Amino acid sequence: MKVTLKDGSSKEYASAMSIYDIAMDISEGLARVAVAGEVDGEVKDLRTTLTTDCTLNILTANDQEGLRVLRHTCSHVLAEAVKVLRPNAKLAIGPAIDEGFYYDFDTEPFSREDLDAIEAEMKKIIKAGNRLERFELPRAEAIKFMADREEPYKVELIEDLPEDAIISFYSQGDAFTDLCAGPHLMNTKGIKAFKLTSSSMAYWRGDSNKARLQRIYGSAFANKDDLNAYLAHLEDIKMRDHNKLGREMKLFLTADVIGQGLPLFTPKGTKMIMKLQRWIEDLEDNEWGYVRTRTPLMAKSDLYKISGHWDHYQDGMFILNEGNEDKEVMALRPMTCPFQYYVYMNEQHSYRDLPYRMAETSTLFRNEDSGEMHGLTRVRQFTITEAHIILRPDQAEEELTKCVELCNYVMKTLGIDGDVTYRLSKWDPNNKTKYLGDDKYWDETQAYLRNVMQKNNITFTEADGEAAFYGPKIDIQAKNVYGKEDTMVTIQLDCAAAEKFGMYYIDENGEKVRPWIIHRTSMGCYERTLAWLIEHYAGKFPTWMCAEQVRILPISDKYIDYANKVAAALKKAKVDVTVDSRSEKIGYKIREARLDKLPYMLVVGEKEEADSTVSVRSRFAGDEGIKTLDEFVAQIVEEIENKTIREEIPEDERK
RNA sequence: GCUUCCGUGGCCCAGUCGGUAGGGCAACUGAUUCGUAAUCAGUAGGUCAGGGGUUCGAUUCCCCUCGGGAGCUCCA
Repeated sequence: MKVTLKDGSSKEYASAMSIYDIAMDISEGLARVAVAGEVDGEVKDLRTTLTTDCTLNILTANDQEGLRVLRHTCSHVLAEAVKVLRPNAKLAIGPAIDEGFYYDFDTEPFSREDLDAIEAEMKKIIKAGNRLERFELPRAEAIKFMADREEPYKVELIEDLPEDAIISFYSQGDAFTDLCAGPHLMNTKGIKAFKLTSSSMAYWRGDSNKARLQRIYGSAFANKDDLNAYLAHLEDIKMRDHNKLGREMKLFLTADVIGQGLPLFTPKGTKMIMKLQRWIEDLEDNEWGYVRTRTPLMAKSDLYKISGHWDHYQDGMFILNEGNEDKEVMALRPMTCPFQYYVYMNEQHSYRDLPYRMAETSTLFRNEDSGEMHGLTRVRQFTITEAHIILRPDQAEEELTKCVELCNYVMKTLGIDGDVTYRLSKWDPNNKTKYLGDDKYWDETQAYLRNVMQKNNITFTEADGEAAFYGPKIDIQAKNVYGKEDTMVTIQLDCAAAEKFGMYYIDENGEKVRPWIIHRTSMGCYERTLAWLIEHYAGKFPTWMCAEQVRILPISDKYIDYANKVAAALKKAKVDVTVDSRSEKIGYKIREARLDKLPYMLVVGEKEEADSTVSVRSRFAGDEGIKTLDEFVAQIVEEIENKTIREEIPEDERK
């Protein structure tokens, strides 16, 4: 038997060998860290015996695949521990996930104390060092096996498999056996570092009509250092969480009596948003050829009946005057589209006038379910940089490309271009009633967007069931600190709306023709964008978007007049500046300014006043020395105008 | 909307086995006039999320509502 290794080398073995023995053979001691083997691309248990020629990749806990095997085994140890402490708990499923593993149980909720007790029990099991043994049963016997053990969820899982299936199990010692295809570590002793991180509720098979289970999350690593680094990472995440940091930094707040998903922005948060808004509006209007509209925040239900929202999206709208026969039923707008269509239809358009690009900084209302709201990323009222582009079909490719370019430019300027991924969001072919249009419409429009992305060399994934009900989307997705993905920017192609609303343009033959429509955002909504900026920068924003860019710190009251003079010079240059005129020591003022994550502090005292200079201290580099006032003004004005993202020198590398 | 945990001054938290609350930071006032991450002293601030119930008495126990976290479901 010839075994080819990943590095291309190969070795002949006279008789059948287990992966474990081969691992021992190739490199003495490797088996101590080997957790599984990848045989011809398929991950196998270490004990698997190889009999024929194959390629073999020994996986260790340092490999991504190997780590999954380790974590998967850890989830089985978790299951055993729970069965020890709660013999009546019923087992559901326990897979490895991206950053760890979980296991679902039908039992009472777990408290943190319960998790600690379970961890202790797991340690005992690991220390006992039970071997994991694989065995197989025919389907009928497998069902009986789990029925005898009173594990209804396992029985259900096996019943879903074909009649002739051979079912695989793993036992770990005598005490515990679980339904599992594997692979696993050979021995529970291989788990060197793990932690149960949280518990929560989950539905059996993710179905809210089915049983409510208790899920325990945990993670496992090759060694304690990796685990500690992961736990430190979790702490760092908490520090960046926009919902915590944004409130701490006094950018926004919520009030119980105002309601869920309705954030209030403070002067500081508002100033940041206004900087983003003024930038994007100027950009669109001046450089990208948009006209701007202002349209109502509500409309009669008739409008939404034409647009299709009344039939497809009624649950998501705030409806007014419902049940009041004396008054007309209205709804707050969940989107701007039809409002701008009427602006377009206000006059006749020639084919020469297209594309007609209408932009609006638009406040929208969406009646999200109460459990969906989160910080600034899922809210009931938000303001979005929206546009609708009315165009001829022959212009679509070029215009879609322009939209992608604008979004790229915006992401890059915000400094978050590295955080995003592209997705082609398609309809759900198995649930067509949710959508307008037929197979042909969706096949064509989806192919169209796919083609545009391919031609622009964009790497993207495709997802079913993520489209708007009226058309497919190019979505630019970003993950929050917890790894949860949300749509940042969306570019949608809609070839159906024009027909419904009776929109047309006059072509070169004088005929009325239906235009196509692109719905697009350039930055997404300000609430969500601010959330991402907070998390991306951990509150240390680039200077241009900071609400307070410079704080002047007079050494004592004697220099307040000079501080005000410096402030006036900066204000004249449109820099957001304040003076800390409190009778505090300079060290105290610096400490506070640093806690406020300010980009620049200017210390002024006797020397500075005498020479018309400022002593510059920045968040980026610490002490930047003495500069003349003119010099500093020129420097910061340039930084703000160019929207420079200055790199921060780590504290310990500063002079 | 579902399950679960949670809600004590602006923030972080302590406390009450039922007898209406305390600390640190912040704020305010005074003194200090200071050279690169915390000067000293004093003052004020809480119907213990809101409502109802049990009780002689509730912030503490029970119920409902509102709000927050986690996880589902959802997401134009």
